[in-house]
Amino acid sequence: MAVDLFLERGFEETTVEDICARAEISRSTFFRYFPSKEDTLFERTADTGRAWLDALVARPAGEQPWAALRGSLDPRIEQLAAGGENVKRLMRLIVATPALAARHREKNAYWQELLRPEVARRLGAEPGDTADPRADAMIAAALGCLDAALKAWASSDRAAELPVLLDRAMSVVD
Amino acid sequence: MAVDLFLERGFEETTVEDICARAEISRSTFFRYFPSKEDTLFERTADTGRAWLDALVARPAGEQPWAALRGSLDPRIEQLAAGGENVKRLMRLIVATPALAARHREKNAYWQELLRPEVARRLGAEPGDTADPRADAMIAAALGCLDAALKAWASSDRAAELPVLLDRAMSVVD
DNA sequence: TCTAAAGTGGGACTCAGTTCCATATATGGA
DNA sequence: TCCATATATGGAACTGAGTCCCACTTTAGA
Repeated sequence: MAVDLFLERGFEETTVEDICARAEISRSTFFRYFPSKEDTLFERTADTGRAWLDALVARPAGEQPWAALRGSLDPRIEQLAAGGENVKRLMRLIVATPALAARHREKNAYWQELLRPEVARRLGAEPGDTADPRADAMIAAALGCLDAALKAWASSDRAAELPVLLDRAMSVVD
Repeated sequence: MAVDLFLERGFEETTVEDICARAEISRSTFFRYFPSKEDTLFERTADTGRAWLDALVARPAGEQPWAALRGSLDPRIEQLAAGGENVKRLMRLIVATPALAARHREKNAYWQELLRPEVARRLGAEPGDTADPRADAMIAAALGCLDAALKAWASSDRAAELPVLLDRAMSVVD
């Protein structure tokens, strides 16, 4: 819906009123459904985050934390890869649009908070120890690798498959 | 100047007009000097990025890329640590304010672009190969570690010193 | 002292997002 | 079937950030 407009004319060039016109709803109704224009593209953030956390919790207890994170990302990148060219187009739009890139990073920050307790546990950190940067660091690193892999995947015609790119990205730092 | 107002009443609660009133300038003049309200706090982004890049370029040629990045961050964390309590307060404001946190991450994204060529070179990547995610991944990981260390440093009264925290953060992933 | 350029301010404008209130449309019970 | 009560929708006015354009003033250089 709104995505089509964004891809046609660009995100900044599309006003909320344009979206409302196409969807045949009022501005009031729009802002009842979406907290902001950006959020039309980031609806499933919470669900996806929870699914990722579930996947991480399900990893073997003895597995190294970094390997567990890598493993927990398999469902996510499969889901993205299944989206094919549509997901790539969306990715490129996000990368090219400052406001959307910002919202994307905010999503990552949210996921970081969500995963922190489980990663901290796997690292053997004191629960609630705000002075221990390790869990945050490891999740942020993993997210950085994921984003780097996604960007390479989306912005290159002849890029490798997503799992290969993610392995390449994550191996550089381990 | 504007920082004081933000620390007093909060960022969202301070309007550009408030800042103009205190600085005794007009809105026009304000927006001639700062592209946005957020940017009153992120003036030296380009300079700091360039200094970081210089520090990285100055690292020994044979050094491992990850170690070179760690070493190149020494001047930066020294500078931040020298700021002491003022920097911590600012850090906490940024972390607690979504719009400022977003601007902070945007700064990181800018630095990532700035460092990419040099890191790619040190990784032996093909110049301009957008399908190689390694440089982006490594820089994003380093920035994630830096932010985790900064957050731990700023938000805990009895936190260790910044270099120790950064080492702890970066070692978790290497 | 004159002149050009740079700095400053005023004011109108667009658009996102908020708030409050009025109206319509379901839904469930008597 | 009818009524009462949510719940969804729309309208309208408002705030605040950011843009644009034009007028005025200050500064600097010849």
